[in-house]
Amino acid sequence: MQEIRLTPTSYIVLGVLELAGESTPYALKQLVAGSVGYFWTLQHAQLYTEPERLASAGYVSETREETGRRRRLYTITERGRAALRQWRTEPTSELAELREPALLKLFFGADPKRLATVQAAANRARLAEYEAIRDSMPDDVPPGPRQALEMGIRFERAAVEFWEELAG
Amino acid sequence: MQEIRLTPTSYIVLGVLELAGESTPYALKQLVAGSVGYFWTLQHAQLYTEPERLASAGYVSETREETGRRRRLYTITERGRAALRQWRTEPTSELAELREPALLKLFFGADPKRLATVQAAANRARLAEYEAIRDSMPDDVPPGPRQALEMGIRFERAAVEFWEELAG
DNA sequence: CCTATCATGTAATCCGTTACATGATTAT
DNA sequence: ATAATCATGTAACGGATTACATGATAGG
Repeated sequence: MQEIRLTPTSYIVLGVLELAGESTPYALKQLVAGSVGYFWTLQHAQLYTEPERLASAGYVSETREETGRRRRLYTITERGRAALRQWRTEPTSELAELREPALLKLFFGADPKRLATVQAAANRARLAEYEAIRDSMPDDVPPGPRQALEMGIRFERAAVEFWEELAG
Repeated sequence: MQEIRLTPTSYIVLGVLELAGESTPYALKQLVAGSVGYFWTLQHAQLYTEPERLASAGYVSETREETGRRRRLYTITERGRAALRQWRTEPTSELAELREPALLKLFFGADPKRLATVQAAANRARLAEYEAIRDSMPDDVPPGPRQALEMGIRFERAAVEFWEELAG
């Protein structure tokens, strides 16, 4: 049994596995893309390597399909659930960093108008997407994703406002 | 002469070197911490390794102090300036990701109140810090950093609002 | 003088990205 | 049938983080 460090990626995989039950990496990929992936993207390769990492330390268990392609199937273990609970319980005071490439360029002297036009458009598109998701969200979606989406919307609104002002 | 890929870290180092002129890694560290570091933090080790990387590809030049500690001194080269100009010129449509640990926890079912109380406080503190910086900013600070800070303030306001509402 | 703290650097590890590759399914 | 796309995986590389370590300087 390996010792591994749990990263945000780890918790995403654990969280999705808890919600969805036994899943293949590809299923994880789909699930992430349609939910938490909106504000925290993962490379598809990570959905193959991370479950393996987690399995090596007992946070998930791995089985293979008996027939056909013998794809890998992962399930969260009690150890995994415990880690997830623990992580969920302790609040963090860590703050987001605004790691936006456009903001870096702005900081170092890029032409604000040009930059802002493109960014305003991109952020407007993203905002529209978020609002569409919110407006067609089934009633049984739990509050967590709902609230996270709300934060995304607020952020996009602020961004659109900012860049539009800069674009003049 | 190596071929290297330029990352955001690279542009931060180049950008700071352009502004500050010949600098030691430690000076870079100080400069970054007091400016762009507010929304894009770097590990101090990167301020040692990244200039070296950049030097290996001719974007900066390295000399050593003649006396005493023989510290390394880096200067941006014409090649470095060109790369920076190029990067500044092309707008990007890349969008920020809201990679906030607290938001992940919220998404996966953490207790909103507990989380929100801590986050609201942390974001309020950061907001106050930003506003203090803005209010005491010398007149000769160029528009780039000024505007980036403004975006930071907007974002923090949205965050404070969001978490305060959640905290109830 | 002694001890914190500031300053300076290196090495190892590891996660995340990128690139490569091939098997299955669907559409034309 | 064939091309295109979806699905599934592996390997290599490299940048970022972490840990380690030592030299200078200032404060007590």
